[in-house]
Amino acid sequence: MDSGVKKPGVTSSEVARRAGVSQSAVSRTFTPGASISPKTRAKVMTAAKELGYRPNAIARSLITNRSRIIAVVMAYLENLFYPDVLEELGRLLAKENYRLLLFTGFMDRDSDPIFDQLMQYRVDGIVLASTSLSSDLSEECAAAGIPVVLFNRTTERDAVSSVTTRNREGGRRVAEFLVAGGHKKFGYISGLESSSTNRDRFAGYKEGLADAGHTEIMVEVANYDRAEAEEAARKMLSRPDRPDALFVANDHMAVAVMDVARHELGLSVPKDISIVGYDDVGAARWTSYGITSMSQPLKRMVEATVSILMDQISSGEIEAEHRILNGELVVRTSARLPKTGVVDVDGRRIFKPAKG
Amino acid sequence: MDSGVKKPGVTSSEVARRAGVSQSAVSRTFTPGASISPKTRAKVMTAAKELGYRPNAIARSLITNRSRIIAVVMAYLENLFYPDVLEELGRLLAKENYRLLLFTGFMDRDSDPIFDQLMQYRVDGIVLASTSLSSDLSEECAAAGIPVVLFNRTTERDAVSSVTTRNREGGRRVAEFLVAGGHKKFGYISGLESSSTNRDRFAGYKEGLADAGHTEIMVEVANYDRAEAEEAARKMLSRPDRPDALFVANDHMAVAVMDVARHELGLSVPKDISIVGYDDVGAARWTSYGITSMSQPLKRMVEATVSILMDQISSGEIEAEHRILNGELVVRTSARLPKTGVVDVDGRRIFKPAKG
DNA sequence: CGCCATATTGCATACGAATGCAAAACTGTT
DNA sequence: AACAGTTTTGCATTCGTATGCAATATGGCG
Repeated sequence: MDSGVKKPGVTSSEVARRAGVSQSAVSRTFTPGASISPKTRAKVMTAAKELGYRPNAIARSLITNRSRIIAVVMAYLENLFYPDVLEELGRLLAKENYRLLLFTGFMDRDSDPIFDQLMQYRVDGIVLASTSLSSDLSEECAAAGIPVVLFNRTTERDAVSSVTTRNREGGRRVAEFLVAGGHKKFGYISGLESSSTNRDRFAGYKEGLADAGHTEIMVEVANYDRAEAEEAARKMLSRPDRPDALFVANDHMAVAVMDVARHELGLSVPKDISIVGYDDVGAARWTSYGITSMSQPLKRMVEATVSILMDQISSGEIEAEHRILNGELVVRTSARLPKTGVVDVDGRRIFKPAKG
Repeated sequence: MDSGVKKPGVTSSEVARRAGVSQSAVSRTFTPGASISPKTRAKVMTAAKELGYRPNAIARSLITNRSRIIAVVMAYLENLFYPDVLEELGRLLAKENYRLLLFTGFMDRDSDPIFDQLMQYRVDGIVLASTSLSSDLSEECAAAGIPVVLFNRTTERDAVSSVTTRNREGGRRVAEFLVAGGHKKFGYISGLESSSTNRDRFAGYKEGLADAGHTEIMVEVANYDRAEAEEAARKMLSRPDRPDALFVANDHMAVAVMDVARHELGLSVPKDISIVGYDDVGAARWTSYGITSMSQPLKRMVEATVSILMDQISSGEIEAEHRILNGELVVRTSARLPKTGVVDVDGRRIFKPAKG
């Protein structure tokens, strides 16, 4: 069966010689849909197996001008939302027979090296899932004619595709929920202020509160970072006039905030303060936290991302497409319950305010 | 400066024509250490910038027979240890001018497709950081002449390199700690039984307990999975003769166990039960959990991994190398403290039993 | 200024697979 | 059996870059 040691450098020509056919025949054997008779194919397959041959993807890329590689740029894996995304992306891309080239780590304004790499490897597509990324990069890539999808973020000029959820509506929903819970003083712990996601969530929150007549919001900025979130929580929650309702821009920070509230400041959640997060991810779901959170439909987001990429790659058309999905406010224990509006939907508790 | 739109297909020949030199000159300009005069280099650089040229890594790979790509195989990103590893790996590899091709998701016995991909892309090296991976894959890769490093795991036949920590000693240390804390009944929540890491930790634990005269250990298997860990905890901790000291094979599970113990079973940690984990990672450090845990020196582990790979790649020698690093028992609040042996080392509390 | 040693340069070819094209091998029909 | 129509095959070329080798330019020194 398997011949044990495999020499690394088996080429199609060697297989061809062994099978007594031309190199073209070998190539066609491994090219789906190519014109090849079953008989030759069988001969080639046998020879290939004996030699342990696998087509060289590099050489193939050179001539087809397709690398079958998708680059994924992701800055901050500490927030479990992103590893989850990564795993799902990997799965779907593999299904489409694409590989995933990962770029991670800090890439401040000096994003050019990354751009260089992307270009050098002639990746077929790019997923930018890094909220803290200069928006230049995306435009540069798009300008270079490579399909790009912004994941969980957009830019003003919508020249490049994106997949997001209705962050503005999400923020508003959170506001409605907290207002319905009878809270009086509202706070917000902000993510990166330059990120569209954060801006939208905050805008919606503000609108929702304003609609209910609340115009004052206590704000601290924590840039999606755990340590900064702790600091922000300390600052905001140790004030005598601290809020009794706090919206934190994502669950990753919300968890940190909750730790500080409970264990450093001795506050009871949700008795002394209600906390609502965003993403519905990771620790937020654990019983220790049970964070009430706007969900983002991760799987569908990734699905949309891959589908946009595949469309653009196969069509060659790079027309910006924006998929905007819906989330739900998943109700757990970190926030006081409103009298009405909380319903059970297949085992989960959701906040659905009555319309009008 | 930058010319706006960049055509994707700028080749070295085009640059050469524009600069009035040969294609070789262009190539040499972008090959560090190649023989090229400053004058020509300058001309080439100018032309290259004007055209937005970047060397085609694919074509380069074809001829140099080096892809400058390292494949990383990682099954389970939910355990934050691995995203952390991934991020650090990405950073170090980038520093060495290597790219990271990520393979993720379940890959049971049918690991061949992955192997195929690895071979097809002619990756220069492989990191296997998946505890749940058939050990065949590693040997196959090694047999194919590609440097492989097993991360946080080994195989019996040590034909392939590995980076681990002293899991056996770690398990033993945990035992000593719990014994010193005066516990009487011991439990173990196991990871994947086929993983070397789990076997070693358990073996050390057993030895350490045996040395103190404790030979009975209650065991449940949870395969490093959060849900299974919860189930295991329910089972073990609801028994009337439940242990008062519990070693959980990693922090990812320990956190789950703690949630169940506290919130489902109403146990107080560490009053009713002491819990010790492994990895010193993620939620284990948060105040809500404060899990006492054997640390794994992630950065140094990744460093060692990259260094082994680089050595083997540059030397062409693939001699298996095993780097085994030390961890420490980081003391927090999830386990009863022993009377002696806990010391403060730059801000952290460590358990260091007196020798002899 | 002439000569030799050294530094640069260009030419030609190689890497491994895909593919247009024409030749060759089949197929079925009369 | 001869023919047209259809598959299948092999040839030759191509992708974009690196590199050995020979040719050329440069520099130093007497």
